[in-house]
Amino acid sequence: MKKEETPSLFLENQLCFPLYATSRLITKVYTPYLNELDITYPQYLVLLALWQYNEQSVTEIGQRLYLETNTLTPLLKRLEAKGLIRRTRSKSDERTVVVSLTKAGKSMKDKAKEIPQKIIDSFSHASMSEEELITFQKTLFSLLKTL
Amino acid sequence: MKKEETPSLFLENQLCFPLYATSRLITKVYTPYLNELDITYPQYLVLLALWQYNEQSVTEIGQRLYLETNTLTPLLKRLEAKGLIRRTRSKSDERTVVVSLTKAGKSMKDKAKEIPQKIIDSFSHASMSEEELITFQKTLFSLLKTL
DNA sequence: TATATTTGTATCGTGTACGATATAAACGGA
DNA sequence: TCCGTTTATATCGTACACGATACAAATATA
Repeated sequence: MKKEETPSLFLENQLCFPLYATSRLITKVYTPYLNELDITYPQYLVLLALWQYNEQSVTEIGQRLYLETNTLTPLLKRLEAKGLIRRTRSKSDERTVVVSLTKAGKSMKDKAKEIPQKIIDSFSHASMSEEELITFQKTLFSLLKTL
Repeated sequence: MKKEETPSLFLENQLCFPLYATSRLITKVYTPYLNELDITYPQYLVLLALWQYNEQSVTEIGQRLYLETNTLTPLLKRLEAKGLIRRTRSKSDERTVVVSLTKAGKSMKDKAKEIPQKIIDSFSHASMSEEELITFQKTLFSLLKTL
């Protein structure tokens, strides 16, 4: 009696599993650097959006990062509690909350700008060429657009 | 006065951000199919490991999926509550909890094996060739190994 | 064979994710 | 202008992730 096999369900044939695991492991690579700034990984992403595009609404941040407001609201409150951002109701539209950087939030950018190179360096130890990383990044962005 | 720019911190130049977002969005592609089985995405991954390798300890599952026991313990208890798995202390080593599939857990495999093709189909609508997906998957696994 | 160390799970606290729902402000006709 | 609909946030409940810690069983070592 042949043993039943279902290759389509093997872990090494999945797309979901390596994507999920890689995402979590890369987050761990960032963690020590983010700990120095006393922020989390999703908080770092929100700050990236604010450093790049300046003040914007909760929904705009959500559209850039593909996050819902029910995730962002508590996250933004924590960033506000840390003194890195301000949340103010728009005068022209009372429904909208405008998120802007405080002086502390702006100055954190100087410390943060060292991080990307540190991440790339940590990959160079890992037999992963920069070119390979860029191809990979492009595939990710094209996937993102089609999703 | 030139406006200050820091391209290294632009969202479109990050690796972390598209990886993180793609991972979450792909999870959402799976969700409707997993809802039919009344399981979550991480629960599905645990079942994949069990369908492929049969009974194994909590730590073994964690090593395959890159998850810690503090994540797995409550997740496994939920799978046990659904009647899909059993958790039994090993007789030879009382510290070890052996996880095995119940009849219901085994039979769910038949329903689940349709899922991978459904996922691939949903990508074919998205201008993403199967070949492109395979290259992407290979990069993910090589990243996983080096991390 | 006592004792120190390691190993396998589990518990706790904090911070996301996200579906479902709530709520108030803004808007769009009839 | 009144009212139904849409929009922008926020709240709630459930389920991960994960660092720190706890704890008992197993193992190593003096």
